[in-house]
Formats: sequence, C-alpha cells, structure tokens
Amino acid sequence: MATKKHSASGEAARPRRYWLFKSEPESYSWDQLVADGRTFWSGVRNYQARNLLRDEIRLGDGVLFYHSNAKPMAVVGVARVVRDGYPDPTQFEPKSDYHDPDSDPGDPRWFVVDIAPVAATRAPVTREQLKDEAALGDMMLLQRGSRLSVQPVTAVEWRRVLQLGGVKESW
DNA sequence: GCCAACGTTGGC
DNA sequence: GCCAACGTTGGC
Repeated sequence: MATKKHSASGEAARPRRYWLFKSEPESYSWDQLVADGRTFWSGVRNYQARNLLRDEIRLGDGVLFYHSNAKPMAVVGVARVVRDGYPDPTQFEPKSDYHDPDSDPGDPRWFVVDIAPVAATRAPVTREQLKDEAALGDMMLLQRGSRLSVQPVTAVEWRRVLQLGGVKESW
C-alpha cells in the first residue's frame, strides 16, 4: 500500500520533539509568558543549549515550562515553539544584560526561538512529584549536576508530565 | 546560605 | 594543551 504516510496531508516529515525550558520566575515567569502571549527565549549563553536552539528545536515542538530556584520548583505550563531559531538580538544590544561584544553580527554566536503558551498545568507539577515517578527516573532535569537550561525531553516523559499536570494535548 | 557540578578564562 | 582559579547555576 502507501509507502509515504504523510504525503497527502503535507505534514512535515520530522516528528515533533519535546523540550524543557528552565526559568527563574523572578526573572521570567509562566504568568509573564501568558501575559505576553509569546516571547523570544533570550539570554541563553551556553553552547550546548545554543546548539539546541539553533539546530534542533523547531516550529511546533512542545516545551515544558519549568520554574527553577522557586517555591515550588515545578513544571507550571506547556508551551509550543512558534518560530525556529534565529540570532538573539540582545547579544548586539550594548545596554542589555545579555550583550556579547565578541559576537560577530555576520556570524552570530547566540540564538533564540519564539514560544507561546498552550496551557497551564492544573497545579504545579513539582520536582518532588517528578522524582517520585519511576518513569521519569532518567529525566535530564533530575540528574545530579544537570544545569542545562534548555534540554530534551523524551516522548514518554512528555506524556507522563502532561498527564500529571492534567494537560490534554490539543495541537 | 551552602556548596557541588560545571563552564570559561588565562597563565604557563 | 594543560589545569588552577574563578564565576555561575541551581538544588538542598
């Protein structure tokens, strides 16, 4: 029968992937994202995270929004990527905290994606809850010493966290 | 507030 | 190219 399942719908060949973005709520909270309706994820200044933003994270991907250094530390919402990676404008703004005088506009060093909120979790899915889930034992967020602020999430982890948060996928 | 883990910087 | 010193992250 058919050998190419998605050709008729015009769907992208790449399957949707999943990510977790950390933010300190005092710096940029879920509520702020909801108020803004959309934002560019600026200020990531780590090469591993940069590579994900530039090369891996794509329009339509799912994002778990996690509050770090917070009470409680928790996944508080689900967002989606609404624009592929592009150079972080703040790196070229001398007055920005994120200014990088060594970044060459012809070959920008730092990248962002745009995200928009999809749904808040019914209640914060706390770090403690996540740690209690056997299925989430390998989640990067929970590994000792893991500091990556933009990190991959497996499909299994994604589904489980959404389930814990009472969020039904709808896009 | 502490401190382990990690990344970056710079002297050699 | 090594590595000690330093700064940052972020859970505890």
